[in-house]
Amino acid sequence: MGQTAVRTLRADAERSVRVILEAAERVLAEDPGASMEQIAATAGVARTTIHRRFANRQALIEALASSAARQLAQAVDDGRPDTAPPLVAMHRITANVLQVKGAWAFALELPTEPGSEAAVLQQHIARRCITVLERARADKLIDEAADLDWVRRVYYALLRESLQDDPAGADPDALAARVIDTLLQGAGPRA
Amino acid sequence: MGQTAVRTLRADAERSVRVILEAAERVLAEDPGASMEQIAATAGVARTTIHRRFANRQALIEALASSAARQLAQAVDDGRPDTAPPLVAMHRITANVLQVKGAWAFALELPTEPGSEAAVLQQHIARRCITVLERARADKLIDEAADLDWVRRVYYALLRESLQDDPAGADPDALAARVIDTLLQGAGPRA
DNA sequence: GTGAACTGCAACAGGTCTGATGCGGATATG
DNA sequence: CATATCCGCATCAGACCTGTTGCAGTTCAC
Repeated sequence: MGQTAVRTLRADAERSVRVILEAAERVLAEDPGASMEQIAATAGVARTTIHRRFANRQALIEALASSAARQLAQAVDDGRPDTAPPLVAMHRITANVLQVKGAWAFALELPTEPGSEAAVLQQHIARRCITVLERARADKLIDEAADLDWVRRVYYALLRESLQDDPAGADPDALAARVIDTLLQGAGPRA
Repeated sequence: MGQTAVRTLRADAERSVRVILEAAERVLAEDPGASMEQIAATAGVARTTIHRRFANRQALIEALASSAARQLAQAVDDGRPDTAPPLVAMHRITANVLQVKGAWAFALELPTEPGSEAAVLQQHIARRCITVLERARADKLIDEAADLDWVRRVYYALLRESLQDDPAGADPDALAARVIDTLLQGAGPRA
C-alpha cells in the first residue's frame, strides 16, 4: 500500500506517476536490479520526484504490480467470461490478456505479497479463468476428467511463451488462436 | 570463461568449487540479487574463497550456468534421443530433465551470453529436442502440419510449469507422463 | 492572479557491496 | 615428511545506491 491516494493529485503529478510506472516497467524488465536513478532517467524525471511519490523502492514496485494487475483484471472482464460462449470468451480474453501482458510483462511476473492488492486481483483473475474453463468443460471442449487447475497453469504458461519472442510483433488474434488451439488439442494429429 | 581449469585443482579446492556452485544456485534462486557474502555463508565458506576461485560475480554466474548446462545435456543424451522409440525417448528425457532442472532451476533460466559454453550447450540440447520431435512426427504422434519450433517451446514451458510447485515432491515419472500427455493431447476430450 | 502544489537541483549521511591483500595455520599430494 | 596449495580471518579502499532535506523556480487550480 505505497500511498493509497490520500488526496487527489494535481494533473501534472498524476502524469508523473504514470510515466514513472511506465519507465519502471521498461527498465526493470531489462534489469530487475536497476537503480532508481536509471528509472528516473528513463522517465525523464529527477530521482527525488520518484521518492516524493513512492516512499521507497518496494512501494514503487508494489504500485507497479497493482497498476498492472488492475489492467489485467479489466482485460479479463472485458471478455465477458460469465456470459459469452466459452470458446468466444477464451479467444477474446486471450487476445486482451496478451496485449496487457505484453506491455506489463515484468510487473505481472512479480511475486505478489500475500495480502496486497495485486495478490487479491490475481486470485480474482484465476477464479474467473477457472470459471471459463468449467464452462468450456460443460461444452465438451475440455476432457471431463481434466484437472482444471493444471489446465489453467498450462494456459498461463502458453500465454507467457507466446510473449517471449513477439514483443509487439504478430497479430494478437493469431497468437491467441494458437494458444487456444494448443491448449485444447496439443501437438497431436488433428481429428 | 571464469577460470578454465588452468591447472588441476587440489581435491579440497575442487570440493569448494562444488559447494560454492550449489550454494549459489540455492541462494540466487531465492534472491537473484543476493550478495556474495550470503552465498559464502550458505556454502560454509569464507567470502574470500569465492573470490579466489571466481574472478568476479559474473564469472561465478557463468560457471554456474555452464555447470548446469553440462548436466542438462548429459540428462538429455542419457535418454538416447536418436535411437530409442520416440515416445520412450520423450518419456525418459523428460523425467531426466525434470530431475536436473529441479536442482538447477535458477542456473538454467539464466540468460546465456551468445558465445558462452552454456549457450552452445543449450543450442545443442534444442537441436536434440527438435530431432526427437521430428521422429515423433514421423511416427504420427505429432500433427504433420505442426510447427516443431513452437512445439519445442511449448514443451519447455510445460517442463517449467511442472517444476513450479513440486520442488522435489511427486514422482518424476508421473510428472513426465503428464507433461507428455498434455503436449500431445492438450486439455481436449480424449479419443 | 494568487496560493498551493509540484519539480529540479544540489548536497548530505548512512549503508551495503565488491574486489583486493597479507598472514598464520591447516591440508593434500608426491 | 616436505612443500606447494588452500583456507579463514581481518582489514582496506572504492564504488554505488538509498532516502532525506532545503531552496528556488514553475505550473496547475480555484
